Amino acid sequence: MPARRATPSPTAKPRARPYAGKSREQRRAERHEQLLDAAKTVFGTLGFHAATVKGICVEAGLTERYFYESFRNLNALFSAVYDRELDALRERLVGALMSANQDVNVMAEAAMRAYYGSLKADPLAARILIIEVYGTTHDMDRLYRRGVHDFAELIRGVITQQFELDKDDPLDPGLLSTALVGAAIHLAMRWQLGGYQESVDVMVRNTLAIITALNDRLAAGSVGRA
Amino acid sequence: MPARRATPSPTAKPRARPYAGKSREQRRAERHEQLLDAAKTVFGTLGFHAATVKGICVEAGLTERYFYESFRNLNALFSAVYDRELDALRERLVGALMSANQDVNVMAEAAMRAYYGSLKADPLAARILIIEVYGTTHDMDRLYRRGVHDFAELIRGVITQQFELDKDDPLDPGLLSTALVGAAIHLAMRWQLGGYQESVDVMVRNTLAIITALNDRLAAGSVGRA
DNA sequence: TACTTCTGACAATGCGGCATGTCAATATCG
DNA sequence: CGATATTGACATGCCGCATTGTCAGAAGTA
Repeated sequence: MPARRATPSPTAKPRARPYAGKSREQRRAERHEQLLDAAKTVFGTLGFHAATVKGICVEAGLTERYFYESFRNLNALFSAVYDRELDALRERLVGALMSANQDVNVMAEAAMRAYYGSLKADPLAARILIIEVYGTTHDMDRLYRRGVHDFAELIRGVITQQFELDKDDPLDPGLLSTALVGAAIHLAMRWQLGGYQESVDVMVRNTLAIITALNDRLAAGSVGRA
Repeated sequence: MPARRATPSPTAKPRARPYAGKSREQRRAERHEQLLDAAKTVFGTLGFHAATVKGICVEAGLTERYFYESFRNLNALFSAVYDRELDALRERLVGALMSANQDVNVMAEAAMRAYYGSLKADPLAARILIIEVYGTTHDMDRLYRRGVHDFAELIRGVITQQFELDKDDPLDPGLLSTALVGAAIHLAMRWQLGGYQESVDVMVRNTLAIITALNDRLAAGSVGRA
């Protein structure tokens, strides 16, 4: 067996060097971000089904090898983009909740205004969060839990805290919150499919009509029973 | 140019003959049905993404050629199955509405009971109607309109008829009905993903809580304004 | 029985896209 | 300057599936 010139050991990794003034991790992280941004553009315009690895790489100005450096496949990339956009949306919602006072209906209005406002301000993210999620393969279970369930849990906390329901009460805060989230999501879906015709105000008020109606009924039931 | 033996004219179609005691159209229609049934099974169990033309043909006990005799591609087949199941569901809903009295809340309860009852009784159809629709490619627009919008219009009719809203009322019956449909759909989605843990009764009551709460508020607003 | 339609099993082809590999050009370090 | 890491452009292999085609045998007609 002849001595190898350039590879002293088969398991030896090449020593990382800076390039363009940036460390290896820095460059890697930047490419990662580039891919996320490009994916947001492609998923948000063409949609998930029409997206290809190559197309996203072209959009990112990178070659395919760097795709597989950061993600296993398109599904993984979509999940990453989805998570990022969802986190951004949640932060806005929570921020709005923080700046509202303790009244439930006022908090609801602030949250809904942040919700619809964010979606209209960032249609790419909106399409990803509301439309394209459903098109992905069987990770839907996971995405559904992360996307919907979390928000529903948030609402459920408010409901159980505000209105004390009997143990044998047929009303289940978990179901009610899921229903409200579903209502808001479907309204947003219709909104986006229609090209955001209605104003944010109209969307907020109609959504609030349902939320506050339920709140009032729960309050009445709680008081009546107490 | 030599005379052709078996083909007197290039455009002449072979004369249709009965086979197995059935006419051509009969056989064709039966194969069509077989494919629809097989597709329901496959879409309802494996899901749309995992479905293949071959797989459905095997399930139907037919070969691929008969697939293309009836449908252009998988999307077309899915649309057909979806339409069939949606029609069945709508018939049940309308039937329930017919047998209920004129009170809005009573009608709503009858409709919701038919809705959840049908879904639980036919999980294959339920998965197709509620889960898999979203996975299909860009026909979603069309399916969404047909599936959701129609039901929403039904509700909208009731709302506008029962409660006369001002022209400058911020509440839009179209949006409200969409929200209610969205709530019911998302509840069903959660229900099916969780394996139908909750009873039909629980699902109905919680959905009704929201519907009747909104009804009461609309009634109060209408009366207060009149 | 002679002939034709109809049917089922299976082959052949083609396409699109994922995933990996090659290689020359460039940047960085000693 | 020489050696090596890094990058970009492009090639290659491969797989799954849709779609069309072939062909022998069964079923019907005259």
